[in-house]
Amino acid sequence: MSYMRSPARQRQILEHAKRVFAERGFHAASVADICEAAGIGRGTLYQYFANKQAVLTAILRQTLDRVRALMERQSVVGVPLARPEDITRDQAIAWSARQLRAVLGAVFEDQDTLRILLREAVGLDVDVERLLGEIDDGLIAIVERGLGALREAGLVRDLDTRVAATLMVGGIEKLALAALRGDRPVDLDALALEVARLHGAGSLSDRVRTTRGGPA
Amino acid sequence: MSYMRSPARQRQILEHAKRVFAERGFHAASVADICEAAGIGRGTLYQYFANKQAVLTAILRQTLDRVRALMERQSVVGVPLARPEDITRDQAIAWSARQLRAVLGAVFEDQDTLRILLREAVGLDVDVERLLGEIDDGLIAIVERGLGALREAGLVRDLDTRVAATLMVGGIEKLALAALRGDRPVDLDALALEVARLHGAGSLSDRVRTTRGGPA
Amino acid sequence: MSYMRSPARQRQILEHAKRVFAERGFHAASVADICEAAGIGRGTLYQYFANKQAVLTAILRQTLDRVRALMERQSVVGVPLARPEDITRDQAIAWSARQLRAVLGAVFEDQDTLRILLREAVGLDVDVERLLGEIDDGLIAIVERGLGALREAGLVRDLDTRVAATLMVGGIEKLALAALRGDRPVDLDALALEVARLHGAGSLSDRVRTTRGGPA
Amino acid sequence: MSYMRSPARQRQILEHAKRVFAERGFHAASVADICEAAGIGRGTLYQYFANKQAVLTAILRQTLDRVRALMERQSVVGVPLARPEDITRDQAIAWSARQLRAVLGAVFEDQDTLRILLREAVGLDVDVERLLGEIDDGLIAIVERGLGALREAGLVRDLDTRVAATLMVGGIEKLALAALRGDRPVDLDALALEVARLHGAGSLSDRVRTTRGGPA
DNA sequence: TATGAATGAGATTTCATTCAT
DNA sequence: TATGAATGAAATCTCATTCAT
Repeated sequence: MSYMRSPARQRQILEHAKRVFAERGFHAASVADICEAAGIGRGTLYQYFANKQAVLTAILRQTLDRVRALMERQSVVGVPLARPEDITRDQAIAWSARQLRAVLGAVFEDQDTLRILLREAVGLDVDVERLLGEIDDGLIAIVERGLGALREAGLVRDLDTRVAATLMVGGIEKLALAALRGDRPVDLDALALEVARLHGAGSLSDRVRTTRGGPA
Repeated sequence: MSYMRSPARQRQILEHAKRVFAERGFHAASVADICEAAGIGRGTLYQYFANKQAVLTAILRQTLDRVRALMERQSVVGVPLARPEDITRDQAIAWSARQLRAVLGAVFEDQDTLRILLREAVGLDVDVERLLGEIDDGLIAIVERGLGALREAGLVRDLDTRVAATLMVGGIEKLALAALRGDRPVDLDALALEVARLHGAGSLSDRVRTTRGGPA
Repeated sequence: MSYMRSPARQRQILEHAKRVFAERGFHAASVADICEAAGIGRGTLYQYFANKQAVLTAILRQTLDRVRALMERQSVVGVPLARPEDITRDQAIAWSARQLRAVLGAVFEDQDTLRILLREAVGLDVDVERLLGEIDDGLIAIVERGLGALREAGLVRDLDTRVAATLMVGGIEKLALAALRGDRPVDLDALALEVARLHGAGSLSDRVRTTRGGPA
Repeated sequence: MSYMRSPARQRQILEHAKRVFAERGFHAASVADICEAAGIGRGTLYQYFANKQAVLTAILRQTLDRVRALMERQSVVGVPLARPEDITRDQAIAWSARQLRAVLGAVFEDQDTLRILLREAVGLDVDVERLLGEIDDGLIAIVERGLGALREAGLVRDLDTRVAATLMVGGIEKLALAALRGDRPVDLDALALEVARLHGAGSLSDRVRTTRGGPA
């Protein structure tokens, strides 16, 4: 037996539970697994969490908190101030990538969280789904706000920022998922840059005429 | 109760199971639920499927088959033959959207399949994951091939088609998921067009200089 | 494994559960104990009863049904029709004892039921308490009605029949309980006669004057 | 938290435990409930009692002690000394009621004790049962002794005093229980009088002939 | 072939009790 | 002495799967 202050023990349990959930998935992971991993008795977990799902919920809430915190901070983050004409595509894309990178870092703090968010917590129940939805909403809102700022600065054309942001976040997650499937660690920097470039510049060749009748 | 030739009954069970899985999720749905929905005894299901998971697997395999079939057909689908200079952005985007739409139709045949693929089957176990992975791979491969063809035709610039395709598919799914969360039916046509436009044209304003030193 | 028609199996489980509850008490008896006694798997019990308490409830309801049935039958049972002056105390007491005996037989069908009603089911929870209360009420109502009939016939003096009946039932149960404590089987015939005699004739000596000033 | 001399604290715990047991019942009441009510830590209870049941046992023992004490005192309590012929029924009944009242007061000191004795402690385990049995025996013995004295004085006819006493105590308890079920507070004075009257005078009408052939 | 009664492994959860502080 | 964090035995209950009919 080892005595521990309440908050520390709670954190300890969460840390181990995160790993176990990521490895085995929510259903396959038993409370016994978590407790064994944490080196505590089975009853101890129930002093800190009402039930198994509450543990998962707490993990997700941590992530949601990080997202919310980022939303606060982001509001003060500046946007390139130069006139559009003085900024190159690459510069705009780099700025966008840096922003995306910050978002990704906040959410997918570690590979375990990544796995849980994208795989193990999906389709569980309404409470969990609501949390996942809120996290997604937060993520998308941050990206959307970034796009909005760029649009205001004239760097981004007139488009539905909500849809565009959703598209970016979804794309990122799919790339991350593909990486997880291959059991490769996920390189968030590369991911962010890739996405920023594709979404920024588009995929069409410059040779394609923007409008009927004239060259691009 | 009612006698039915084997393959027909199997299909019947799958149809009902699909609905039940979509409504309740894999874990929450019990074998009893499925059998009741299909109007058969509990033991009967086991005449056609080894176990509960095999039912899900069969559903996913159906989808995978549709994807594979699409890959076959797609190989003969033509690409705009005109020179890039003779094609407008909008035309290219429309063509891309049509292609995406075909892909979406094949996979997300109905809302139930959509729900199962995106939510209820995620994170279950290695077998299921492998299937989901193969479906994703198929989808991405189709989109990628489309991009490749466009690139060959000079309509799309030089880019990592695999990554771009993954990004598109992921984005689409996220949009679909968002719609599912809101319990709205998903409009695949609108989705396809939106994605094609954003990915084709990019989000940057035309005023942003393509390269340092010269106007766009 | 042995297959059995639903109602038969239900009865079988109840029979064994009754014995186990009587022997060990509700809390000390585990579902496993009951199932082992009945020679069935643990899950089987839950096909017939929602939970452990429902088993007890069913046992009590059986008893309540017997009491209710007795109430129906009793309504047609006759009362000695002779004028009070033509009936001896002993005759009235004997009639009363026969009536009590019928009541006791209905409720305390067997020693197990007796034990459960008086000891193992007391103080469990509101549902169970309500049932016990209803059984008690039924018992008392029957005895009360008997007293009422005797009073109408002029054989019993004017008194609060409800209180008197409660007193009789309580007294009987205490005697039965005392017998149970001594692990003696309970002789319901002797009990009934004893109670009828004491309650009928009272305990005071005939030498005590009925009213101040005159001889008894 | 607060330091207290051992016996005082023990009494304090018992007082709160009594209330908690009466309210929730022995099983439903947790050690945590008791400790919270008593305003002490969970471990502290175990400094004074070996385990949860020992707390209940102590409560019952207190009651048993009161019963035993009453038995001592009662031995010197006098019986009406006048000749039977000089005493009216009502006087004898009043004396009997006073005696019963004293007994009831001793045992059912308060509503909590009443509840515990009649409901929450029944059917728990052999130790507790033995105590309940001893309390009952004590109660019955006191009443029995009273009856014996009255019989010696010629006020009560020749009867099995043990059975008669058991009957009275049982009847009283059932009346009390009925009152508890209705959540009415129990009026011990009324109870005692009712029982003394019914048991003293009997329920048969005076018009019923005591013996065949002659008037009562 | 179809059925659904029977099964039991295994999961979650409670709570009286212990013991480090 | 007082505390309350830690414990783990043991209980209930679920449900996918089997198999007698």
